[in-house]
Amino acid sequence: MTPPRDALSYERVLQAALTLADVHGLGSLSMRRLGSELGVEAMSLYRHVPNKDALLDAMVDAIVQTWVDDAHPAADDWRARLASIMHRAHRALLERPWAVELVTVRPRVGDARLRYAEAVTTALLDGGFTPQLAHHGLHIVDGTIMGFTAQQARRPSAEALGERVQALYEGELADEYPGISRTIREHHDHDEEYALMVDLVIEGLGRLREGKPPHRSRSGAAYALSLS
Amino acid sequence: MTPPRDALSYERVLQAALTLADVHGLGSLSMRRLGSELGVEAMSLYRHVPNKDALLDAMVDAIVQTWVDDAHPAADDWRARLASIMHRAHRALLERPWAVELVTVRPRVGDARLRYAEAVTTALLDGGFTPQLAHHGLHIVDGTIMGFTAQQARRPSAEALGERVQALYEGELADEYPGISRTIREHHDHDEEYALMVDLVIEGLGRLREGKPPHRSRSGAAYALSLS
DNA sequence: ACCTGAACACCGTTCAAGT
DNA sequence: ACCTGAACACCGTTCAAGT
Repeated sequence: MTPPRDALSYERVLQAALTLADVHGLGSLSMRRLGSELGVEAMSLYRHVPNKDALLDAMVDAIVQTWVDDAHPAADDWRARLASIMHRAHRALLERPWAVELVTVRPRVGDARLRYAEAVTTALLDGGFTPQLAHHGLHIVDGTIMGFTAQQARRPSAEALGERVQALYEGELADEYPGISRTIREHHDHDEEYALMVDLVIEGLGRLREGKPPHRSRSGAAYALSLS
Repeated sequence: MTPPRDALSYERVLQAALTLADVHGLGSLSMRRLGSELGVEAMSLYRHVPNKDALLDAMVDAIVQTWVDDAHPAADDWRARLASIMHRAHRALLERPWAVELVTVRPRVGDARLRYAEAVTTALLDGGFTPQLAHHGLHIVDGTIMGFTAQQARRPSAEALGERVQALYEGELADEYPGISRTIREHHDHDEEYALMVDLVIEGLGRLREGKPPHRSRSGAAYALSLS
């Protein structure tokens, strides 16, 4: 069980942290546990990592790395490039559901994350977006990836959702929540639904690019004024 | 400093937890600290709350409550209703940045969250969406709110972002990250940008409703196949 | 010079002992 | 019957004492 203790290194610490999170969840990633997983006392880790926070940041960057690496034909049009990145990110995050929390919440931006932002931004600029719109576009793409994936990753075993949701599935509470009751049993394909969202966003970006801003309903302006 | 210890109740514990998080951040919300804030030993809290997890869930629901309460004219068309909910949620979350983490990550669905989901779903059903599309629509709206707001709430003080981003702002690293360097200084209005995203999503939903699915570029299908 | 045990200041939660 | 101090099994991190 206890692996050889030779050649402890930054890389080995990071890898051990990733697999520990993969196997036992982010909750059981403690410096002490991580140390014992490597056959070492906890404090030895501080030789290779400044502290736990830095380790978590490194884990985030290791995951984001896969969103952008290799095989990005810059010749493709911006739609295909964005779709590729968005689907890669989605897949990578769903494979490591514990990572969603980290990526969503941690503010520190590592190299891989910069490269990801750069890939999205240049795809938009190459596609003829103004710098202004490319900037918005990056945030729109980023928010979409995180928000949608977080939602799908969050959706856990049925029992963790609580009895209320359970009851809804059984068809109870139809009086209190008629809308949800009608829709909750709809077919559920995560990949299909995400693809829908990706295409919706890309089409929206395309319209913005052509100078057709989305119809400003009484949404933004009206509510910004009436609530602030 | 120590408030009167009379009449400790579930409501008082919950309120104290919310203000503690507001004032000192989610990180300093511990049962012990919360107890001392109420002039009580930590274990006394367990009279009113089963455990810390349940308390966090209750905090989430207390926040989501404001997204949907009062003043939702069901007479309005679905676009206005969705825009209203999305902007309320955005505002509520930006006022309590620490809440984003909780709402994004916690899977347990409380009553307020059910009412929010119900409001979104019925707005879509009333607007003529099929149950199938209404279901997708709820997820699209939910993902948009969380993803976009998380991104804006995450963006912290400049120094927390690390020197790399700092350098980018200064115009350095233009060779390595030309795209970001060109766009990073763009004007930044969180409300305006969110309103753009909200309108983009609502317009996209409108097109879905009219049976015009977004143009399936080689995005979803192609990458789903080539990567799995 | 390098490493690490013990220690510090915390956690959430249990439970037996007290009133 | 109710309440709570001490205790348990953990944390991340420091640092002085050891080799």
